[in-house]
Amino acid sequence: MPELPEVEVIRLHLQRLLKGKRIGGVKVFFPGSVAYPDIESFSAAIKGKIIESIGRRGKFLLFYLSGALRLVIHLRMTGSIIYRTDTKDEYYEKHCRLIILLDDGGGALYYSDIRKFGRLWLLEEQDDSIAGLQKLGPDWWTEANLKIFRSRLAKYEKSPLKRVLLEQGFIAGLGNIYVDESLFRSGIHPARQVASLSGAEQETLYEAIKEVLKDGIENGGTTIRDYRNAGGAPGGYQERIQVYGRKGASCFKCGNSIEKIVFCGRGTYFCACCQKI
DNA sequence: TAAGGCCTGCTC
DNA sequence: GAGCAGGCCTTA
Repeated sequence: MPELPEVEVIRLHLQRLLKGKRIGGVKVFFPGSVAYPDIESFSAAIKGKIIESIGRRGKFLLFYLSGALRLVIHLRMTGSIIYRTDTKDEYYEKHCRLIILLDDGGGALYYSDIRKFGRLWLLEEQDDSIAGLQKLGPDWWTEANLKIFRSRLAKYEKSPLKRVLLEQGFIAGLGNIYVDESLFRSGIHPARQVASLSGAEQETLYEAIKEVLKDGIENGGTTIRDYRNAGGAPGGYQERIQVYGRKGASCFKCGNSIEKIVFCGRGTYFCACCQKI
């Protein structure tokens, strides 16, 4: 499931490949993937636009287009965007929901999404309201710092850490995998109340999150099942995962077995020995 | 605040 | 063949 590191890896890749390319048109196979505007307007408006740059906020991918437009994509659980230099029929696969064709032999972007949770919006560049971007907190990778982290934590004192870290309005970008990994790395239990953290623990947690995200990006993201980068290849961070998905396996730090519980409605992996409540 | 809905494929 | 996986929005 694409979280901040996966989306950032895709962004870096696409930024290199697509900058300056012109969109020739779109083929839509599953209209439900386009959240705004209607398919006809979407198709007509995107045609002929130049891709000027590609940004990211939290888990949202942002294609800045000529004409002061912005294509916003959220991959949710199983979305992927793969760039191919040509458009052979053999590249069409079962879960392909949309193809963005690029002019002048520039290839195409294949948007696939097994579970159809992902969404695309074509918006005016400044419009943050429709896709929900205005509800995002600062981005974990590009905007957050220790001071911001501390001050925003103060607003969530009575909540358990796991819930706060998953909340995109707190600081944006973390999902279930990287939250569990960050909490393990910092030695803090997912159910700990925010108010119970000492100043030193806040700093430890902040540093752990930054390190986990850095590791995730540098290793190409995490492929548990479906994630693929913009070249269609899996990531490598799953080899470095400490707790997520390791129920019953030995903790790499202490040797006790990793536990799995459902907490805040999410599968939650932790080491009861290393992570104190 | 919690539960339901969106979805498909894989696991038990 | 039921249940689970979970990001995020909507509804109760």
